[in-house]
Order: sequence, then structure tokens, then C-alpha cells
Amino acid sequence: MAKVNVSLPQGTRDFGAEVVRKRTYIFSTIKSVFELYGFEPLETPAMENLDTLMGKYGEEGDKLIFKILNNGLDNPDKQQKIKEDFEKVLAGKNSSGITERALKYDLTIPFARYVAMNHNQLTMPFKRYQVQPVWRADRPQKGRYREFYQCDADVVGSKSLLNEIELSNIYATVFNKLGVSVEIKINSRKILAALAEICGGADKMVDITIAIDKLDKIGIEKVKEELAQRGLNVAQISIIENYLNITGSNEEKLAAIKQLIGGNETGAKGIEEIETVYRQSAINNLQFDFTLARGLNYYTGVIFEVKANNVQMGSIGGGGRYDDLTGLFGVPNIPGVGISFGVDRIYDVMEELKLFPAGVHTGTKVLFFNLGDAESKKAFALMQELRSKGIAAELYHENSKFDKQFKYAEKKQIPFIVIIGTKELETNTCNIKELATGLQETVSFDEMLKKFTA
RNA sequence: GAGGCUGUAGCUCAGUUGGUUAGAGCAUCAGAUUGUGGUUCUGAGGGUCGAGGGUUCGAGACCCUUCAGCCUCCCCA
Repeated sequence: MAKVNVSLPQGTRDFGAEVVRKRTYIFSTIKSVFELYGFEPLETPAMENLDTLMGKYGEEGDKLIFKILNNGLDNPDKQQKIKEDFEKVLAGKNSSGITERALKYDLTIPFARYVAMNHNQLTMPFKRYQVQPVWRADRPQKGRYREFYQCDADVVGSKSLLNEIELSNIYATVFNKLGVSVEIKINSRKILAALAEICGGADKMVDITIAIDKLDKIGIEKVKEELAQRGLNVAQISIIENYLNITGSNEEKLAAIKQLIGGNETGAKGIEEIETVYRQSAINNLQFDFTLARGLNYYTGVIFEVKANNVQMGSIGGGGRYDDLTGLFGVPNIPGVGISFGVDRIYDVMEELKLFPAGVHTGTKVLFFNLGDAESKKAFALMQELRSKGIAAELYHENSKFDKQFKYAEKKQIPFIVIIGTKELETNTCNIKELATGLQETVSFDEMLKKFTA
């Protein structure tokens, strides 16, 4: 056999039939819930102008955007200009002479761009869902790919907390339908902002959130060290320690957080937000997590993150409220809130925990054996009748030994075979055999058609 | 961007301090079996040992370089 010498770009994958079917199962589960809640589909291009994406995801995010090289760089007439532009790139800057487009990094920013461009035509509040691949130039590892799918649902044009409540319910419903046990974590950026205000000023918010986000990884002592390094004094660190020590049930956490930062106006608002969502969504796996920060720097209110139980895997969903996302594109005062599902990670979790139902496989239902010209002609006609009624059927491609035809059916997990040979042709009957049980019955052609279309 | 582990048949892997012609299981194909599969038996095909260089009488093994995959940190879905 010839040695194939081709490969896939790092972090990308091909999906075979079985995997595609399982993925489709996840996609359609999520989409059906989105539709149930009144969201409408949207698709945007794989690429955006680089300007649209840059600066929206923080410093780290910018580095992970896949940029597309401009065409025509070998044009001799422009050589001098291109060399100058490339010098800028070498200096770590962007140059539209070298690259001016990029693959999209998430679905939220392209959506904000779409809303900014079309807000005059959209009925507000506008609820859209979007299921598309995104690309990140990250180092691949477990649960991390360079091309992966996100399923987003966002509402813009409404400040109502009802949206947060509905989105929490979408999370709960989807993971319940998929049979994945999860914790839906919720926090508010306002609570984090209030903590920062109390501890020495709003400008410290980023420093504080970066440090406390690491609590479960490095422990309280290391977090305190890091806070000290970032310039916080003993009294301030002490407040943060009290903040991080809040544990227990949601009710207990609520009481404690109110006592700690409820006196701060921003804090009180944030607490009210998460309390409202908690009380009205009535989801039992919704949990307050005051260490939840989330990196994307456009969030302003409630933030979500979904973590799968019983498995080592990063977050499988995340989202939150952003009060001025379209403001980045010159259209202010359109608030929004959204959530995202990470399909590839959900797939990995479901595969690891063996949560895919057996019924996910939906291939050919009936295989007609090919036992000669006259026989297969009849089989072909019957097969087409089945297909016209929506039953997936195949006729074996040539008159081979039974052995081969049986094995083909097994490999493709076709549950039924229909045998029409010389004897059957004479009597206008056929044999239906169910492969799983080995049971076989001889029936008329009409009965066979009825059996499969019933 | 920093670090660790692994690359041998389509897949999972053996391969002794460096020593004859690199093996096994599974899978594939053929036959036993031209109208009843899964089991069994027999046989066959399939390898630039990731790539390049070096040490050596001799390298799958040791050294260097490089590529790829997996994993960890950072960050995220």
C-alpha cells in the first residue's frame, strides 16, 4: 500500500460517520431548546475584518486570533511598501498591508458587529442563536482544539433579568436532555467591582479577579501572596480573604456576601441580580461562585460558567451580560446577554461518561440482498418504494456470496435484510431477517413494505 | 509563549547491556463455504522502525537536530 504523506493542521480533526451522528445529536438537542425559547438562527462569515476582532478579547485573546495573509504580497510593484509593512509585523504590530482579515474567534463579537450594522431593522429585543465553528491559535491539549464549534444564544435590546433567568433555564434544560450532570455557576461582575472598590479602587479589579480566579488551583495562601505582589495592603487582602471564605449553601453564601459588600451600591445591585436569577429560575444545580471572573473583558453584569461533574474537563459553557457591546462598533445603548455551549467538550464529556444513547445511530434500515439480475431488479423496485416512504434502504451492489452481503450489513449496523432469490421471485414472497435476533420470516412483498413503513 | 511524555504494520503495542532476515494481537483480503452472517480453521498482503544527520565493524535501541501527537502551566469552550 502506498504510504500516504498528508496530515491535518494542528488541532483540527476529521469526523467519521459515527462521530458526526453523535455530534448532530448534541447540535439538534441544543438547537431545539433554543427554538423552544424563541431564538432565531443566524450565521456569519468564517472570517471578519481584523479590526472587528482585535482588542475585544484582552491581550491574550489578540494573540490567539488566526490572521489571514493578504493575497498579492508577491506583487513586484508593491515590494517596497510590503517590506515596510512587514517590518511593522516584526515589531509586533498589525499591518493592513500584510493582513486585514482573520478567522472568527467566537460568536459573540461577530454577532455584536451584525447587530451594530442592522439594529434599525431588528425587532428588539432580538433573540438569536448561532451554531458555527470558531478558531483559536491555542496550543491543543485535552478538550482544547484549534477549530471547534460554539452554540450561542444571545438577547440584545433588553436589560430585563428575565433574559438571564431564561438563559439559565436553557442551560439546565439542554444538559438535562443530554443526560450530562453539571453545575451552573453564576456570579456578577458588579460583585467583583464592589470588592475592588472596597479594596482600594476600581482600577484594582483586574488584578483582584485574576488572583482570586486561581483559588481552587493554587489555594488561599498563594492567592494572598499574589495579591500582595499586585500591590494590595494587609487590610485589603484580609477583606478578600473573608470574601473567598464564603462557603455553604446558596442561602448561606447570599447572607454572607450581603454582609460583606451589601453596603456598597454596586455590590448590592450585583447581589440582587444573582439572587433574582437564583430564586426565579428554580434550577437546583445553579450555584453562586464568587470566585468566577471570566476573562472576556466586555462582561458587565451576571456571568455564567458550566462545569461538568465527574470528569476532568474545562468549562463546557460560559456567558454573561454585556451592557455596551455594540458600542465598540459605534452603536451605543444596546444591552445584551448571552450564553455559549462548547460542543466539542460536551462531546468529549459524553464520550468519557458513555452518555450517548444507543439510538443515536440512524443509518440504513434495510439491506436488500443481491442474488442475480432478475432478483435484484425486483429488489430495486421494492427498495425505491421503501425510500419513497422515508425508509433508508440499500441494495447490495453486486451478486456476491451471502457471506459478504451479511458482513456488509453487520459493518453498517443495518438492522434488517431482505432476501429475494429465485424461489421467492416465483412465489412473490421475500425473507425478512432481523440480524440482531436471527429471526426470519417469509412474507409477501406488500406485507414486507407494510412492516417497514408501519 | 514555558515545560514534560511519546513516535515500530491500518489500530493497540512487544522488541533483552547495541548483534543474523523487526514480531504479536486485532483489523483487511482470500479459501474451507455458489441460498443464510457473527464462531472456528488455513493462508496471504501489509514496515523508508516519524524525518535528517552523527557515533559504531554493526543502530529500532545511543547522541544531536527537526517534525508530529498527547499532556501540564497560562488562558479558555
